[in-house]
Amino acid sequence: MAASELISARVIRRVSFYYEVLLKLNLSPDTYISSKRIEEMTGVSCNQVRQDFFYLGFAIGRQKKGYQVGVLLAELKRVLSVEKCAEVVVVGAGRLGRALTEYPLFGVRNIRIVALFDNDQQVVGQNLKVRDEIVPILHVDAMDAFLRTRAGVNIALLTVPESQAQGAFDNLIRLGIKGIVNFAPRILKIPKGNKQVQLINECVGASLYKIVYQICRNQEGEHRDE
Amino acid sequence: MAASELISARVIRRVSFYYEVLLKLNLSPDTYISSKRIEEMTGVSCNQVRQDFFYLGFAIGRQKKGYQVGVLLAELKRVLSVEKCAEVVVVGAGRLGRALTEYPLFGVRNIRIVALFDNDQQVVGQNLKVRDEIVPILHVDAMDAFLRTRAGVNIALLTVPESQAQGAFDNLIRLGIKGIVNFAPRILKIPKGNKQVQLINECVGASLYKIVYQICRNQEGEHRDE
DNA sequence: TAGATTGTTAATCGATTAACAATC
DNA sequence: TAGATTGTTAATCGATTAACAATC
Repeated sequence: MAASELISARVIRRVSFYYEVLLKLNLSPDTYISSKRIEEMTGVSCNQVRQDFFYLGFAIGRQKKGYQVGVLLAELKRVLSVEKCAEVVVVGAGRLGRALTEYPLFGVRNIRIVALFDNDQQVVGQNLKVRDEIVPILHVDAMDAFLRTRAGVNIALLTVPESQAQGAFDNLIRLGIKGIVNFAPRILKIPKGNKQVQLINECVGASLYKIVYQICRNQEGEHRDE
Repeated sequence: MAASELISARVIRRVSFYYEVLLKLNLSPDTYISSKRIEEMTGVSCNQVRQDFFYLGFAIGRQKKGYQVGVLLAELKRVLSVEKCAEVVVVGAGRLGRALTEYPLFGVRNIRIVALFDNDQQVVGQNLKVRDEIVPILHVDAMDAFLRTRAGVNIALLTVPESQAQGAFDNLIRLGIKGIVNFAPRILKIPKGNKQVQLINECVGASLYKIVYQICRNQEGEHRDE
């Protein structure tokens, strides 16, 4: 894999799986784990696992034994750039915003929520406690100043109500945020010509829609496996 | 498309996009909308849009005009099975569980959260108000009885802390739930041989991981478009 | 008419699966 | 050795994109 090549979202997601499952297993770094065993743990086929490792240029396996846990974790870590802490802000301190702030796997991945922003005076000034750190809820008007003192922060999670989504989004772009994950129930679009900003419209309900669809269909037609 | 054939998750997701965007536009049912215009609204290419409609057997377009909004909405609705209300329970009445309960697009899709369950006596007995409906928080021990009186409920959202995920999951399977979306930060697996239950392990952080990865990479290497 | 837009097919692209020689 | 498991290539599968005749 060329160094400058972007890994696809699919691969990233599987690598996350491997990494988190492996961490959770908490095996001694000098034990070995086979692709078959990784399949059992993650549900990703052993062929896919080996293909991924090959594609990522790992070449750290040993026939008959598998992959040394410590070495494998280091490689996965490198791919995910976990060593470097990624600092992120949350815009919208409602239930979803707070839930995300507390999401435990962000810690594992060295992602740190450094502040929440809201325009509701009722919540501004509160603090959230996340893994021994205090995360403040600030007023949106203070975001400009905040970001200027924290040049490393260039990613935002957007969790405002639908009615405020567009405005908050425009504001984030204006402030120079580079990456936005939009959890608001509205599809946002980057203004044409702007190549600086990355946007993902997250669909909280996508999985549920899929399940609902499958269950409904199965009830109508005859039952079939798989 | 054969009636018994399952539509892929990709298609379902795009169809959701079309449906929600179209609803939001709130056009008169007898106006027409072109695939090109749908591309502008959703970001899905007009080729993809037409391909989807073709695959789904719509055949409702008219050259030079496009698709009649009322007819198109009806077709999308049919595909998504939105006419029939899907009743769902939420297990875990924390921030994420409550945020999902209030998620506005579930209403659009005719998905109804009928109850939350928790084992914390502090929250049991509370009610959430969602779009004029009262949604109760009940004790997990009451779930068995609740589900027996509500045969139509066979889907659950799992939003408990990691430590309780496996237990709550096993319980849901025991109670005969057919579809589970797991938001807990642990990968769950359906016991081998069980073909009745559908499970999706939702990864709340997936999009953020992707953004973090892309932004980091872009900072390291030279800047490239796309 | 001329231009726009559909339905549909074919080409391309990318991702997954299968296979197997190498070898510990 | 024999069995297990890797790295790697080739085959398959599915999804997206491109193209274009049909036609309103």
